[in-house]
Amino acid sequence: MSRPQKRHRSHSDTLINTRQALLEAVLELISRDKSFDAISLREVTREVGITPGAFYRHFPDMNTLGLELVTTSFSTLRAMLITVRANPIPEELIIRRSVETFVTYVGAYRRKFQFIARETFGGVACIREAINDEFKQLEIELARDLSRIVANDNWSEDDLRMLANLMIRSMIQIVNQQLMARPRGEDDAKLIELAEKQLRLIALGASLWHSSEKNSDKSHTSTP
Amino acid sequence: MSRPQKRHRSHSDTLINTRQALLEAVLELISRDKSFDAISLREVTREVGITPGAFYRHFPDMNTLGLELVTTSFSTLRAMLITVRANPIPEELIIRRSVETFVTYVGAYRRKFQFIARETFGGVACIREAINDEFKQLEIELARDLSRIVANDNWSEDDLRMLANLMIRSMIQIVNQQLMARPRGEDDAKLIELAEKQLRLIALGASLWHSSEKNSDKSHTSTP
DNA sequence: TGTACATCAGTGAACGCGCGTTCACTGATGTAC
DNA sequence: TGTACATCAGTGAACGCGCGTTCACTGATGTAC
Repeated sequence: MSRPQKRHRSHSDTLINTRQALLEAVLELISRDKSFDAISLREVTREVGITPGAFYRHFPDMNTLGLELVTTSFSTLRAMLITVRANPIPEELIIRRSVETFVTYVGAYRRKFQFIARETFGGVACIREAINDEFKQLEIELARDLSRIVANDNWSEDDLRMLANLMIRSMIQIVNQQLMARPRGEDDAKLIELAEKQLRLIALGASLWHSSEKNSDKSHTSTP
Repeated sequence: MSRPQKRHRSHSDTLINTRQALLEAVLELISRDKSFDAISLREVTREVGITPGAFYRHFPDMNTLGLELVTTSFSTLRAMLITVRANPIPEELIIRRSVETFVTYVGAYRRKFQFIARETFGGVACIREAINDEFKQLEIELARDLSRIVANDNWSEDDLRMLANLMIRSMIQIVNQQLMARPRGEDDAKLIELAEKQLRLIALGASLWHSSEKNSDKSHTSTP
């Protein structure tokens, strides 16, 4: 994008560029209403402008390419979460700024988020499992961060994992709802307000959780 | 299943049974790791044991069949929600019973829930949109129910829709996490506990929402 | 600077296969008399 | 009860097409001397 394209290409340049183009082509086809499952190797090479056989110079098969897309898509998602958490802003604005960050990132990297959304429960087992593992990893990282924030409160490790799971899944939920809406539609504002309120409600629950709920009806034996 | 199969079949019997078998066959293929997108008409008829051409006696194309699966799958989901809300049980146990109902239904109708999970963000636009519409409908219904329950509190209609959205999406989130885990795995118990805690945290937030959060930082104009 | 050789991304033809759709047909069942 | 006819789910062959994978090849680039 930002480099001049006129000069002759070396072997390694061609390798890198075509590889990248193949990955991009799959994201493009995903965004044109296809599951990864239903995208053919020939479609991908056609999109890039090479012959089908040339595909094998870069990937042994489509699933390997898909797994690499999982990695790069989650890099973007991680970058988003880092942006959300890094800014030292007044507590009152954390939620609003977070939702704004979600919306910005989804706008900028729509196709990667679409790929994750579609393949989280998609038909290719190895990709589905890779995505699931990445989410698990994010939860662990977030739980670690949260434990620093609430260090002096009496949160158990299990409850921190529970909260991290709820926060990540809610965020994904919000991102997915934005993906389903018309791109850049006029109901963007409504969706932002909805997301803000939901996160605020969860935060409200969390702020009272440790003291009021932790030990209530813990024993399962009392039910008749 | 429950009727004897030995007697001769009338035209209409054959129609109904084969039709049903075609719908079942697609659910079966979905549960064997395929997206709807990637299931061929021939695979479906092979599964049922008829020739490809016979498919057209029952459906004009695969998408029409898929849309009917959306309808029947959501009938099951609605039945689940009715079960959750119908039982007049002590408030303290509502959440536990709800999660138990989720687990029971997912166990009994696993393939229908798998179909919904996979195609909610799947590659077939008309099916994705039909599922999205059904979810919207469920939210409207739940918001109406909630308005009766909190009639004397000061919940706005918007906030009721927001809460209904959060509750439905959280429920789906829980169901989906159960689908991703090993079927009937030993971590079922852990998942149930996780789901219970999350719903309890949301309920805690909701119980305090109307009074404490409703009018705070409502105006967006004050941010610098 | 010029020549000989190695590398390797991409070519293009070929293969056997499963695909969706069509169509004239078959044969079991239901209906009218 | 027996016969003639209508209905229609399912058959089986055929069609052109796009698929994944293979393989000997080409030709531009980089390297050694």
